[in-house]
Amino acid sequence: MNQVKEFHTLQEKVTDMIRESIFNQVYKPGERLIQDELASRFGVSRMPVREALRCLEREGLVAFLPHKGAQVIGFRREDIEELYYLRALLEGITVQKSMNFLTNEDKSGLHLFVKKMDQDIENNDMDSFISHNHQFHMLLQKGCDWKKIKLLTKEFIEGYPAHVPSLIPKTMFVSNEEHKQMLRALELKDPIMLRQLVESHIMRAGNALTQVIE
Amino acid sequence: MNQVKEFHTLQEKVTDMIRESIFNQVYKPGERLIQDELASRFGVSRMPVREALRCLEREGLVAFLPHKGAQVIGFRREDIEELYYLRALLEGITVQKSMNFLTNEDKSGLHLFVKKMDQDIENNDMDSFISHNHQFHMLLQKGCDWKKIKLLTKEFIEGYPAHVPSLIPKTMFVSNEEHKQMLRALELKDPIMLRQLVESHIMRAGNALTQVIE
DNA sequence: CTTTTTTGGATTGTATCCAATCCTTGCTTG
DNA sequence: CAAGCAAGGATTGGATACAATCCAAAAAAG
Repeated sequence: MNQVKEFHTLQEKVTDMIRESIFNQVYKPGERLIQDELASRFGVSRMPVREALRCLEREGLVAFLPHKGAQVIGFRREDIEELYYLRALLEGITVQKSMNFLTNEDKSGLHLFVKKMDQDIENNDMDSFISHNHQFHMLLQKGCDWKKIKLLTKEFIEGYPAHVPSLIPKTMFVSNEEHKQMLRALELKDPIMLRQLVESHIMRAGNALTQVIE
Repeated sequence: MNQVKEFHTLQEKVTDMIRESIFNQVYKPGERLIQDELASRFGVSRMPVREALRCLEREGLVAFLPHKGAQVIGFRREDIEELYYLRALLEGITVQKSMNFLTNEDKSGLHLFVKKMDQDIENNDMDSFISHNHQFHMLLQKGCDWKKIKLLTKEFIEGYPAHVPSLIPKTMFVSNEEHKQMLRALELKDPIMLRQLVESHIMRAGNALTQVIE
């Protein structure tokens, strides 16, 4: 089903594992990440761990203090609000620019992902839904030729909030109905409408999340 | 004059030196960065070099390919357009949110920087102008409590385009006049006006740059 | 008893060494 | 002569070893 992730270097694998550990609250915000501990936990030396931490620093998940190492960044309520606002803004722009350059193949791919997400909802398979949701959003912005903004939205899509475990089934359903509206905007060839749909889609998800967080 | 930069780790020093080398076209876009070469050039081992390259990857200056190392990223004309558009958008939002939380001390600091830039123009001291310009823009968004967006705009402000050597004296003058308008918006306590000024300020700079680049 | 100093352990930062990978060049073979 | 294959060098990725730094707790001084 989900293709097994293929890593080219150990460092990428370690990056993924640490990221997952942070998402799963194994390491809590504010906690110091001891390189030796991580290294022995994952059965590698400290070197790939260090580079992995640098990558996570770039993703905004940890912070480096000189001679004190890496610390897990904490997320407050307003941080979530900020992230979703920014994501809505940037992803909106991206899909608007992307739309007219999507091939028929891309479009059928989008339909396919929506269908798969419907199945995920039936099976109540959250992990699969999250994965398909990512792929849907990534594909939707494929046609945009601006590199930096795509990198940023990718960061947002794959970043922290998407993994919090409070994405209840109801949210999944609403979410996918909105995806279907986007497909309609796609057929109507209306980039402005698509942009607005994406923006409100993300803002709604953000608001739902902040409400659950309390 | 310019306070000497204080580095806590070798890696930070190396990061700075490589970044400078890229800005000064010692390493040109597309060129591969050989770790051994960099290490011996700067008189350190490969280890801090590797971490430095990771930091530069985060800044978007180089790209890593597995088992092929780091490559200098090239900038096309439309990349510059994208960067300035995004910077205008994000920095506009940031200063709008920041304005009402600036202290009197901050404000006098802003006036001071504008004065210093006037002097820089007289002395035709481009490097000093660039530095003061950075400090002005950073201070102007100090009051904003959104972390991620501030990190992004900081990246944009200190990133590639600001260092291209084509910032002609005339541009410096226009630029600082616009800074003075921003100070006026500050006195009028008009965040919307400030935001629009910042947006058009950055877009103008971007357009000037792309025109010179041909 | 409080404050300062020192000292040792824990942890990060850097160097050196070894292994894995890739790319080029030259050889072999059809 | 061309195409494919193999071997070697170049370069990156990872492991181990050592040095620098920080922090806290214990010892010494007031």
